[in-house]
Amino acid sequence: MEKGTSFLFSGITFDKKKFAADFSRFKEKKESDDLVESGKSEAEEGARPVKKRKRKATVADPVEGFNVFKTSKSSAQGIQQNDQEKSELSQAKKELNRQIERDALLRKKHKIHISGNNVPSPLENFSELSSRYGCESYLLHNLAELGFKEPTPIQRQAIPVLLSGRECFACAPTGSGKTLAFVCPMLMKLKHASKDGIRAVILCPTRELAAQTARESKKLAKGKKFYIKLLTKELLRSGDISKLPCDILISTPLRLRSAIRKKKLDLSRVEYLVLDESDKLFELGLVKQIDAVVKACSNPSIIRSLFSATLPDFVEELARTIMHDAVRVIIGRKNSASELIKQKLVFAGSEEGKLLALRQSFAESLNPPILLFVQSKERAKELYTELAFDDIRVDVIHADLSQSQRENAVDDFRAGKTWVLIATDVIARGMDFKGINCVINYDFPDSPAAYIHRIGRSGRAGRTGEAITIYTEDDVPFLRNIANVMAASGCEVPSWIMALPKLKWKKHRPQRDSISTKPKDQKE
DNA sequence: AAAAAAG
Repeated sequence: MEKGTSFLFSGITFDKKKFAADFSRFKEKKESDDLVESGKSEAEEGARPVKKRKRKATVADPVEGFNVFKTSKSSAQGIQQNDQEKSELSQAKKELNRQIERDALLRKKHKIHISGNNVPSPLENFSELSSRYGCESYLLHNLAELGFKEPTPIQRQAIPVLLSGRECFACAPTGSGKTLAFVCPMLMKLKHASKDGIRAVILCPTRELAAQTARESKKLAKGKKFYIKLLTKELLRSGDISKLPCDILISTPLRLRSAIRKKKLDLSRVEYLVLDESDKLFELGLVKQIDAVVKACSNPSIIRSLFSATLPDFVEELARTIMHDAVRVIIGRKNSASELIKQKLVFAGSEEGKLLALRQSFAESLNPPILLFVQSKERAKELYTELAFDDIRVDVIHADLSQSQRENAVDDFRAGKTWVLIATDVIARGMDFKGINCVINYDFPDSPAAYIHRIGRSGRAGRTGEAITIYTEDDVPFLRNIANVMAASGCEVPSWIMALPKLKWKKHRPQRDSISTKPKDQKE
């Protein structure tokens, strides 16, 4: 949390300095205002005097909010001067309220929960992109071509929010189309390629996810000459990349920060910054890197957005301090698993028991592709050597492998060459493998969030999936947390598990015996 | 407490 605070304060310091002039001007203006916010927030508002701040104000009185929060152009009209204007205003109020009702209905239907000032209406369909926002035909064509027929709930709400130039934090289930929800408005807002430098940045926690996001973005931009670049080692080596045309840059945080430090690129013109898997990016160790990137994106009118399937409160709190008048979009229940996944718990007494159970279940029925998660790189290697002798096409991926080995592992799994992919949490988030039939948690996940992301590799884009979580005696204290997630997404959980005492956090993860069929002489 | 993230 201390690291988080540093992020928070550095962001604020930056804002205050940068917008000192605006800040003092704005401060005078709202001397008599009813604001009860801290100085930090004032600094932010100073940066954007046209935008309103208090969320609750709109919730309580949307119509008043509408007028007050309008942009500077219309703020003069907001002042009631004569009767005619008053009646026009009441007409507008009525129409606005009707619209608000329609929006509420659509949101209810798709389990879209929002908070924030003056949130734009959700999309009824993709063609509204052109009627409401003048979307170009290439994009609509690509959407159709790629098989996107109906917008998913997160797309319905997050796309209009971002198109309205609003910042956004979004929480929607795994496999529900978050990437499209931020790439689509990004392409629309950027309009066309330019050589003015980097205009949009997408940060992802792993290289695999960054590569996937780059590929998806390119598919969506097909037919339009956007420069979409993945920040790779090769690209960094290729000399002066600051002059390379780049509309959208996709990177992992550390690599981007090191490029910034070496003055290899300039982020001062970045208009859009997306933090994908934001809760992961806000984790200790990564948050400092994010901080550096956020600071380097010094364009005052930048639009930042956060996306994830899990959004802990502390991340929201942290995010709120750096975001301006952000809209919060939650689909379904916050921090919940996809309801398309059939989740099961399997008890295996010991490490040997696990391996035995796995072999037996593979012998009974093998329904690839299967993704198998273990706790550590070491255990991934062990299990791989153990299974490599079996008659199964098995592969392994973890961060100790070379980049090309990692790429091959992903590609082979995508191509169906690998039946069972053994993995650490390196591919637990965001990775979109088409039609994974089964996710096996060979080792118990670290946290409910890790669980949600791991099993979320299956059950994507409306397909169903299966998730099996193996547990041992050592895992029992943490079983309740996972069982809660299961129960919340409609899976059956034995009552004895639900009766287990609640556990707030783990102090120690279980020390596991090494994976082996051989009699364990190394034990004790 | 591990994994990931630079070279």
